[in-house]
Amino acid sequence: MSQRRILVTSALPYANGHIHIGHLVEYLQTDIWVRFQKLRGHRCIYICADDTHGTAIMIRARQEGTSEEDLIARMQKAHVDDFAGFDIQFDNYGSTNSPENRAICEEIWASIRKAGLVSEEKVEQLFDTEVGTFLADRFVKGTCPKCKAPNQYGDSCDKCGAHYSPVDLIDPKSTLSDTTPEIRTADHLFINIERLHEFLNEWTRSGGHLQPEVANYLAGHFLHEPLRDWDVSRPAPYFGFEIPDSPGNYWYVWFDAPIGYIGSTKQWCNRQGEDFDAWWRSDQTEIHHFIGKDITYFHTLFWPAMLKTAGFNLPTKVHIHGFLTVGGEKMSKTKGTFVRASTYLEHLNPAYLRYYYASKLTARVDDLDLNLDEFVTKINSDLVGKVVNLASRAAKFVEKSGLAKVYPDDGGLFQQAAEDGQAIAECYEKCDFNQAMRRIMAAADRANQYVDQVQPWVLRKDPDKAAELQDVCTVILNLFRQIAVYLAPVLPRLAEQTAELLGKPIAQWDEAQSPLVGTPVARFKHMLTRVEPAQVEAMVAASVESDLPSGPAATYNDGPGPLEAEPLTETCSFDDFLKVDLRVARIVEAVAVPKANKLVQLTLSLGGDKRLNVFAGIKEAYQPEDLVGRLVVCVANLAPRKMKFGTSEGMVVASGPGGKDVFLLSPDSGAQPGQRVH
RNA sequence: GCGCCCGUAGCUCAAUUGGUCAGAGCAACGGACUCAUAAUCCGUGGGUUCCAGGUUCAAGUCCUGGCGGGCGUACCA
Repeated sequence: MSQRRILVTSALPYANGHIHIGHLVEYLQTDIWVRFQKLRGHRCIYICADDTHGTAIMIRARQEGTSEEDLIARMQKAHVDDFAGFDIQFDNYGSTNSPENRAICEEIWASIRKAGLVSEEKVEQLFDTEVGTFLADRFVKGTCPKCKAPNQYGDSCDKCGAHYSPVDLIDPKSTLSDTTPEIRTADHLFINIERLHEFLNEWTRSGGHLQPEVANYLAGHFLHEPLRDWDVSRPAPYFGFEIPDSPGNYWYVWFDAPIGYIGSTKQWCNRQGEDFDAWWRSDQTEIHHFIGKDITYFHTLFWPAMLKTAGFNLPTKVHIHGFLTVGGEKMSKTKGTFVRASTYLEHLNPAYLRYYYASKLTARVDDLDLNLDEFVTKINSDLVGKVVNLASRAAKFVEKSGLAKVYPDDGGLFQQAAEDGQAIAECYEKCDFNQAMRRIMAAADRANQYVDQVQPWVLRKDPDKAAELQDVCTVILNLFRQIAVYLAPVLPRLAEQTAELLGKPIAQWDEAQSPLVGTPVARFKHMLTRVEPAQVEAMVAASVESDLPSGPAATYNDGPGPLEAEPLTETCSFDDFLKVDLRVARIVEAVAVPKANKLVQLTLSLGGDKRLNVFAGIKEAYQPEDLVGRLVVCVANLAPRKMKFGTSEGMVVASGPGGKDVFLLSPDSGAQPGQRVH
């Protein structure tokens, strides 16, 4: 078997959100495939990065009162930690906001320019003057020009289904500021991808680059008519890379995101002293992308077109998977099935999910269902009951004697499993992990049948049969080890535990071809605990995000007193409300003002270096030392007021009549200083 | 309403892509065993492949129409 050179990527997670169990379908699928290739002895690297650019990042950074750079650095750390927790092992995890990526973007852009594929056209877009930004379609709401339904998004109406431009909306409002945006015209740059139509026809249908259903989809939906020009620029302000030959314009996030695969590779090459061209400009290197079906056309039309034009390697294969459903339904925050990676890890072992997904993944684009009851039974019955149990059934009988010197007759079981390694490898190779797991479990079934036949627990009772006992346990542990080898891409920790038990590392797929003999056996330790349904329930409960109060309202008997004491005031407009800039703040210092009856002097932090000096009338209700460190909500844009003891630069929000009855408002955990309260 | 996807045993999925394939795992039920994390082994039941037409020597597999579900708005794989 000649050594292949393989570069593998997963889609770059967007820096706007945390990793959840839906993302993990892809990263686990990819990680398993990469580990398999490495185990087979191929030269394989796994490249990924955070996708960091775009309007959404810019807006969120503003909302949090932080810089884009801080925001994406924080999210990258969170992403990296989540992936590590699931044993997802990247060779490099970069960022699209890196100098390497900028350089490659410029290089590819120059090639596209040189090929004469870029044109400039005027585009009318809505502009929010309050926030000072152009508005993507989903940031505009208004009345449908066709059916007059109110509150519709900028691209289409969900009442009548009409499609339109956001500039056609009646009474459009920016969802960011609720102000009326104005129409502004800007020059955008377009790539004339139609010029590569013939190439794409050929590429999508040949060479097994795409799954057949994907090739058909593209042919039927895009390639049957002329391809529309692709708008790849956005006018300032935009968080991204400015286009060198078009000042004031930035590359659209979907231009530089896939280039991030190359940029991240470049980073790895620089660090490792590797030859970059050997990875991205060599017909000896395979490029494999793993993506979800939602971003199919970016990776199967635009991306190959860019690579082709710039002279980089084309993808050898784009592996496309479906979405995750939980219990047959889309993930839901209110039902607690929208589970973050970090939440999962607080309750369950990552090996469970790695195996469960492996047992469900096929080479097709079908959605994958996580059935939580099945999750429990599958882990317990396959992994604990069948696989790990094998070691548990035999190891302690040979703790003292070790494995037999010569591999005994096992009726051909080892040989059968060794031969099956070829078929299992083929299943891994074509991403039919489901089939691979079935075959491996069949081997585990055969091994368990063998244990029942030879009955080591009977042999143990007869001292004359010690050699026979050692023989059958040698067989059982070797059959177990074969399974651990085959499962190593899915369960790397099990492979390590097996290595520890039998004193021989599992570094090669071929370790399953010859039995281990004459080696000592370590004291057996449990390798995997059973899943309790209660653990799963706890994870789901911890994931529930209810925006509605739970339980029937009738069970609460709150009296009318407070409302009567202070009746509701007249209605205020949303604009009026927006004038008040409420922020999450952390009390970093609190000192009782000696000469005042009620006042405590607080130093509030809004994150970074931003501090506010605030006098609050809460002396009778709180001890200053109890206040330090806690989060509160403050009015951050209140006009400063000179008081006897100094200037107060804001106000801490609290309820209650005063005196000893003052109750500071606290944000829920997770809130960060500087975040605006909306 | 429109568009796309899907509909095989209680559950999750197979069926070499029109040719003995109606199958597996889990669950259920009966029995065996007790080494093992109440794990394991043997056996049994269970489907008019959503419905109705059509094409064909032959249809879960292709076509048409119905019925049912999902997605299309998001945190987006």
